[in-house]
Amino acid sequence: MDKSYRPEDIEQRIYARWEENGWFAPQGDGAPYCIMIPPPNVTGTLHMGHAFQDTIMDALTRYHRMRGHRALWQPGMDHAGIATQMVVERLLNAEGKTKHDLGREQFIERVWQWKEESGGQIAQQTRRLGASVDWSRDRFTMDEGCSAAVRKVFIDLYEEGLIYRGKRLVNWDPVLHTALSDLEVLTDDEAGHLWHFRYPLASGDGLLVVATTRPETMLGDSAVAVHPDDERYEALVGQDIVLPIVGRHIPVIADEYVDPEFGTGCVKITPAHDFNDYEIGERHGLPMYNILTDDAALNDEVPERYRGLDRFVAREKIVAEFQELGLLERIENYTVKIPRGDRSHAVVEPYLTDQWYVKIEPLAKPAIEAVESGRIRFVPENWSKTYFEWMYNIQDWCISRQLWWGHRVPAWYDGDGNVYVGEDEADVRKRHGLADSVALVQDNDVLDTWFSSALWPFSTLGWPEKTDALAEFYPGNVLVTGFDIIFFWVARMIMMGIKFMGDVPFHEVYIHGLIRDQDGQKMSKSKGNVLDPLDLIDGIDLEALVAKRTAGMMQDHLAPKIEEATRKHFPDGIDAYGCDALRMTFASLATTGRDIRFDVGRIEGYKNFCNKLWNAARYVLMNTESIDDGKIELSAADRWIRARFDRATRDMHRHIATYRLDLAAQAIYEFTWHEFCDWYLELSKPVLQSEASSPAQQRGTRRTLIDMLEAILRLLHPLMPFITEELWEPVARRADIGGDTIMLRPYPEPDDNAADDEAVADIEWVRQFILGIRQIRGEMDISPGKALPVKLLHAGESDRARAQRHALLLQHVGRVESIEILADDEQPPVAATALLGDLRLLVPMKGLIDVTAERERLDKQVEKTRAELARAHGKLGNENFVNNAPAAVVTQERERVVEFEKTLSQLTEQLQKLDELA
RNA sequence: GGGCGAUUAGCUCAGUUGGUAGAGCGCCGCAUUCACAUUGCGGAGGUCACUGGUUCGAGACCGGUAUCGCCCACCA
Repeated sequence: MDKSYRPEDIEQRIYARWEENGWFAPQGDGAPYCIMIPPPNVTGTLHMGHAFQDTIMDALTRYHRMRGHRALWQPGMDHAGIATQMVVERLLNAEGKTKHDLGREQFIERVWQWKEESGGQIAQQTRRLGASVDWSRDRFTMDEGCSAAVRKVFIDLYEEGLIYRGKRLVNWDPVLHTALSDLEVLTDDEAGHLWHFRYPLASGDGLLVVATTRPETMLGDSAVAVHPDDERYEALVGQDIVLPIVGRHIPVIADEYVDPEFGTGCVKITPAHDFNDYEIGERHGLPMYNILTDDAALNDEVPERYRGLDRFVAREKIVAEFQELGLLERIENYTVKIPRGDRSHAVVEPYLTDQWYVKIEPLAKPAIEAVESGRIRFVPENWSKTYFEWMYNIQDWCISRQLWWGHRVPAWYDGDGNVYVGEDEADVRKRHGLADSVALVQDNDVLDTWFSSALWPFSTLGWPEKTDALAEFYPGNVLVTGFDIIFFWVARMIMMGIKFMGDVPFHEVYIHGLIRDQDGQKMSKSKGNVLDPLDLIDGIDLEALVAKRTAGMMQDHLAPKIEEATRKHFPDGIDAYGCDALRMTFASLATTGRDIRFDVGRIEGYKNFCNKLWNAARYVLMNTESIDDGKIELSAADRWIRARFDRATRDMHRHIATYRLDLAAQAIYEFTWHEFCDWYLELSKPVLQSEASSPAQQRGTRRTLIDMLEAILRLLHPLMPFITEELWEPVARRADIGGDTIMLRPYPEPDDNAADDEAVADIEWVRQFILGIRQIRGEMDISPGKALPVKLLHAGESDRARAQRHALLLQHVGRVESIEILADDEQPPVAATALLGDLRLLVPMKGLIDVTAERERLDKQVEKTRAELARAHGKLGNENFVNNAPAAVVTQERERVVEFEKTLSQLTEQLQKLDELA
């Protein structure tokens, strides 16, 4: 074995072996356990969030697989309609072409090509993360099966009246030329203006002042509204306004929607370009003037001089014209909520179009009930509030998109505009008895990506076929995802699952936090603060990192800033930490919080942990070469570490069951390093090296070393799959354990016989003894190598027995030269002191000890003890405490007082000794 | 406007049903023939944001304040 842990030598080789052997597929005949991967966007690359999420899912999957479950982690990717189409369009643009040059069919062909390339890259990245997904079941939301599921769901919902087509206002993205769902529109505060316009009354008797943030929409006004109870305008309701520039006569109407307190209390109504105005228009039967084109330029509905102008150009022109007409009252600076498309970032316009909708309320009701009843549980529980809040106020879902890449709406139109829904044209003709002579044209729209994602928990398992996989793995056990897609995805899966499978798609939803950079900023390409998980695994030098972060920027001017920040944060680039260290880091970050700051400093500690484990294994293997089947005698230390291991095992089960991988990582780290390595391995050395220990004792220790290490590897495997596999092979051989791979060995289970109070108490005493000596050594600056004579004062019977029984350990691990037991009435020498209960450990000073330093040290302890004592006295002096606190707490407090007093008197006595000397 | 979350050591974070405030990193000191310097040993470092309350007892429970963050929402 190499002296150092080198992840690059082992990880890919091991993964290939796992995969070739088909070990990721469900094994054995245990109960099923299933997790569906949230399918990553096929044209993206895996980012830190994916790696974090994959770590969690893989840990859960491996854990359950080792516990004998038929574990399925279902892999796959999402076609990500808009995002993918944008990427490919950009590639085309770089070639100087547009998608229209290719035409729909060829363009889609082109996207498929790109999908193959990009998707393969993601699959490779997934492998590098150690993900034990069942590749044999890999799926894609646009593959034949998923597409069949989409068509079936669409047709069924349509026939049930839950999908309908309607002309109404939608969020229109004028850059992408498509409708968006409410969720795809992000509203932000932006600095803007509020323009106050004068609208003259047709009677010639004055005017009304209206305010708007979008002046150009006045061209589509069809009324001015006031509040019905607003006395100022009571007389005007029913009169007409002459709409400036347009010349149209429009009525003054009364509607409760108007807030009389805001502005002038008069609102211009543009039903075709504002969601509120649309509703008012419906209520009052107002005409709707659509004044925009698909590009958000003005159409032929407006006066000629405005036709064809971009909306923002028109805005300036309108304002100028009002100014000229003397109808501009004033301009106010104003913070405006600007709706933008989440992909294009273009300002979205409310726009009147024909779209397909899902009538959502009938689907939402049982989905709400599923969470209320506990059939689905959010972890942390708090997220159910977010879910409910959205579900209670849910709006119909616009599912059609005017794109080319995606599931084409399975609807056909005849020449008269009648719509027919079916599997394909032939199916439509059959269903509706349409002769071949009737020309049919398929709807041009595709479906929202999330429509197919919503079916993921069952479409991947073969639905609508009745497959064995479906019977076995639906519903899944847990969904692991981020809170950012609770609405987009989680809620919709629940609705569709209940609707089409008659059952929830999973029983638990584990919501993890979002990975941010070291400053808490969201990682994004434009900020240049993205970390590639593979760079943390393989390492990357500074120049390459800078180049990577500044390449392909949409906004070139940001590059220098990004370069500077990168050079500051990573002056030496990024070291290669290996996958296991990265995974341990992710696990340790998996707290209940919503934001996770990824600080590269943290991963280094876990690489060291890997190295520690590696070297512990070297030590164990070196010392178990001669293991045989002879008689075995277990020492207190052997029994102690076995008991401690059981404790760690129980912790792991508990923490994994509650999705606290941070606590699980901490527990196993603490045990492996600070109990197994720091103490047990050290305690094993004297036994193996001393002539005094019997062959049976040595066998007991060798046996324990190899047994414990083998078990620790299994305990660690779900979090650190590679190093544990690499080490397990020689360890298992040495331990004479069969099996081809650690990933299919049983996970350690709690052992009711493992508790061993006697051994634990003994070793605890040994540890305290040694810690006491070390403290004297450390604070006196005595070399750790120097063996010290120790005298024991006030040694009780058990102290004497333990000192004798564990003399070997104290000598070697504590570097104690000799132990002498003083009689109680014996005059102790001037010495440095450590206390172990009633027992006083004395290290005679004779040239070793600095008197001043020792006095300072003891003073510090006295001070601490006094403070504790005072606090305890205070409590016990309080009648209320004594009367009301549980008896056990009071007793404990009394015991502490006794303890402190004893300690104090011993310390005082020792200090007097020092004074005498001075 | 409504909802949610955060505030604990220099930094990043734990803190289980209220009962002696913890870890990692960083910092200071000692140590290198020993599985591991990717190490070992010792140490320093906290008014638990503030404020009232409940309680014998509050980092934890309740009310309020401040600061920061997120989500939802139709005030032109």
